[in-house]
Amino acid sequence: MKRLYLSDTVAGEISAYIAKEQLAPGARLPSVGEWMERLEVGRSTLREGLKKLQAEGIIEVVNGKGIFVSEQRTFQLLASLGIHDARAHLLEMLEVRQALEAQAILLAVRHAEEAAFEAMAGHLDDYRRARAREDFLAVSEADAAFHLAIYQACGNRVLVGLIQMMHDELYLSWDSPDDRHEVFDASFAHHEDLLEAMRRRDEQAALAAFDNLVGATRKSVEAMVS
Amino acid sequence: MKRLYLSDTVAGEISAYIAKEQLAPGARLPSVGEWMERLEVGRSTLREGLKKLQAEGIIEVVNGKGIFVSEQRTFQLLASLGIHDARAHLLEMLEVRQALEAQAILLAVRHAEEAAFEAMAGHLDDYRRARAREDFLAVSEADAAFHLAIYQACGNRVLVGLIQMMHDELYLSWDSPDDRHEVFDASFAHHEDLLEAMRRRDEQAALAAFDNLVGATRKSVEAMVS
DNA sequence: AGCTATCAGCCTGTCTGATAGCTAAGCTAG
DNA sequence: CTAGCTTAGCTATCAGACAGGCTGATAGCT
Repeated sequence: MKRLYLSDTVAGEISAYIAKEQLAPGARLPSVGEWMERLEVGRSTLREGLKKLQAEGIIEVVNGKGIFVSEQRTFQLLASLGIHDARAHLLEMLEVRQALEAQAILLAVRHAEEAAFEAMAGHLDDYRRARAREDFLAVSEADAAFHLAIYQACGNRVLVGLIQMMHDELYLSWDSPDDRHEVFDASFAHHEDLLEAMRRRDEQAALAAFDNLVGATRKSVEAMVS
Repeated sequence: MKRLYLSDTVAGEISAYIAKEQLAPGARLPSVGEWMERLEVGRSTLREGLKKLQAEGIIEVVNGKGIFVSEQRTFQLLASLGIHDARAHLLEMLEVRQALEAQAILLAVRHAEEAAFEAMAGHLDDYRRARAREDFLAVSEADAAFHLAIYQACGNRVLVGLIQMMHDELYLSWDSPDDRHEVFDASFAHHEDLLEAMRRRDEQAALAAFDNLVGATRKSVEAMVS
């Protein structure tokens, strides 16, 4: 379940403002007082949001002067883009995910224990059951859990961290096309193929199955945002 | 002139507490009230410190329950580890980079303009000249510029952002084994092969060349940290 | 004129008391 | 024994207040 804290919303709002106004590094943002009025939040809440953005390297808050867009160009790109330019963004994320997950699958095929595959099978069972009772939120969760299990099985913590980061950023539409049941069913078959190939330690088959999965996902993403 | 804000001190203090007590992920920290007494700060200040640690992925603050050490040590945490556990970390980074760069090469072969390849060739010339005058800092920079050019040519901004982030984190040893000239020369040949294959729009050859490059880098990394 | 000291206005940093909402555990009535 | 209520402890948020940094303008001195 996704708990929404106001301070996080504030951070997102300010981040979106930077993106929308296309503020250059060093540019000055409205003051704390103005943000309080604009967003109708208390001072503490607003400052917590600012602190989060500060920790992420997006802004700098200087005593006596004001709030400024940070000079350094770190991961801010992804974070500040937000929903802006969603189409290109989603497809780019998908390309990156494709690369990372293919690597994860390869590593998992080589190194994972049998127990890891059983965990994945469990998630697929959840997937099937949720699909049967048409609980699409649960389907989405089971799907995410299945993929996460792959990453964890590959034994690369950096990879897991990156994927979780991306997943948190673009929570929606991981590879769930919302209300198109037929795509769900095709997607599920690909999941089964993937798991079976991994269990057989068949690298080529696993990658092929994943390719099918990504292809289906790409189509649904393209359909969704076009 | 480094201004020290109380909230940052708070974050450092709590972070140090976690380290000193060797708290495992999921462990519970003292409550906000206790920290206020212990550190003699106000609630807002304390919460700003907590928000910073939260943004860094070190802790999680849950409404109604308390403050906990984060389960997922995300990317920042690995970075903050610094030299600790360098061997596993470097190799994991390399695996991730391998996945991302292979994807970038594929996309570049498909979409890049000829001008992009000329830019890469220019960087390789810099590489060669720097190598000739034994300026290894310049060699490293030219090498980084070459790879960055590949990412930019692929047209995926998310991918570029990720790579830059990783590069900034682990600036050292991108694929430059410092003082082993013979590895440099082998590595340079692989770079040339890669560029030529990309120019021919030959996906297979490009990936094969990159595979050789990564193999050489892996060896030098393993040698470096063993 | 040129330099300096002072001040006002805006800004962020921090503190405090109050209120609301969430969670877990204990208790009670059926 | 269990469903539902109660309560204690905790975090989330708010509104107001005060302290202190920054900057430009102004008044005063040389």
